[in-house]
Amino acid sequence: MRALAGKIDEVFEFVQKYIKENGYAPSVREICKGCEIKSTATVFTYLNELADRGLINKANLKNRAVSLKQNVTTVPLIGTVAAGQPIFATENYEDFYSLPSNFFSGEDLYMLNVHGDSMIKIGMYEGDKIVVKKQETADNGDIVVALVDDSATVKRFFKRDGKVVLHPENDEMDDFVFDNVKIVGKVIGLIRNL
Amino acid sequence: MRALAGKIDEVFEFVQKYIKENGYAPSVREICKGCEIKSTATVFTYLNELADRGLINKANLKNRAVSLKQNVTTVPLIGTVAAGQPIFATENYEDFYSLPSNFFSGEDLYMLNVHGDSMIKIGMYEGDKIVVKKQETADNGDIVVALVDDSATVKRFFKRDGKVVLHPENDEMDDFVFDNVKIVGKVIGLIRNL
DNA sequence: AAATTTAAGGAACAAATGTTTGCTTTTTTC
DNA sequence: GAAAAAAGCAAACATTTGTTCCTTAAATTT
Repeated sequence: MRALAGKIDEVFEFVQKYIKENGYAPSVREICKGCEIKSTATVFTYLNELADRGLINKANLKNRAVSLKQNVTTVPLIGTVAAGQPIFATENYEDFYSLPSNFFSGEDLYMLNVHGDSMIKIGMYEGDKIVVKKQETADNGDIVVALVDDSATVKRFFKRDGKVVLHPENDEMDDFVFDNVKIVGKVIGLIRNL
Repeated sequence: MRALAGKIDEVFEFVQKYIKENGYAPSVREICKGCEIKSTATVFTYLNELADRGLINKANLKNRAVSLKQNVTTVPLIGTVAAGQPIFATENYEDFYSLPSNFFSGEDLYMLNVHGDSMIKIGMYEGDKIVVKKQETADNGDIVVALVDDSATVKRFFKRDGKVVLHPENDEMDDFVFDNVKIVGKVIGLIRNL
């Protein structure tokens, strides 16, 4: 029997290609045909092994229940926040974007539109969208989203002399100093389209 | 019979949620349970209608062969280009990213790492990744990727007096003027993670 | 070269699942 | 309010499909 070492890899690639093309997984018998394997039992074994290796997900006793490891995370864009409403209310979800998870990882991400030019020195421009990780604390130097007067503002965060300093990255603007400020996230990325 | 107008929408949402959570589509009977519908025939009808409306894809006679309309495009990141090699050789593909297609649409996209600070005035920083649409021509003012000395460079494009001007967005740098330059793409977006 | 292990195949089984048909209930129309 | 249309249900049917068991062939070991 030809232990063509790459046979199982061929199955893996076939599954990937099939799912990409069709949006759903191939059946065991379709894999047989696609990879010229004679027995469904063989493919069945391969699929379980691929699942063991962590290359695919597979549910038992369900048809076509094979899926690839997710490489996207779906993230809501939070639009204009209605006054007095909690910022994360689903009513504020303006749209959803599927971001590459090999780029933006972690739980509880959201996106915001950039308004104004207060962070222009680090390349955040009006119309850009920023990717934010939901958290209520921050370290010195982090770019954070803070809630000031019921609206979300993006600044660099410092804690100094017991006060919170929100520092715009714009030489023409001054620091904002507060006794206390509600942090709602840390900026971890930026997306722009031209 | 309660023609709860939203019933079919409920099915649609259930399918979306199920696929997102499991990576594969629900069976007709699972939809029955999830949406409290008594008959598989009802769900069957709904699914066909959703497919007719173009909201889902559905294959006949195949199990769990329902899929959502794609909202991501897979884009290769082109890494360091080997000398003398065509830039788009698959050997240069360093990684793949799934970008949201409601953001970056079109055929033949690729990504590049940003090197240097020649475009710093428009917020392109070292380490950023740019999204590029493959094309060999450009309009005045476009940000383009051009091939100079076998390596890809990003500049603003102008055609002036029959010459091609590649303009860095950096006050400390001068324009590059060429008789002819090979354009390999137009920059349509940017992604950064901090 | 025989014995053992490993990989693949064949065939049948049982479960899961899409689909059809006819009936019932609700809604709409006249 | 009766008739017609639409929507939903129930049950059965027919595939599709995952899974198992056992056999066969190849590779490896002894």
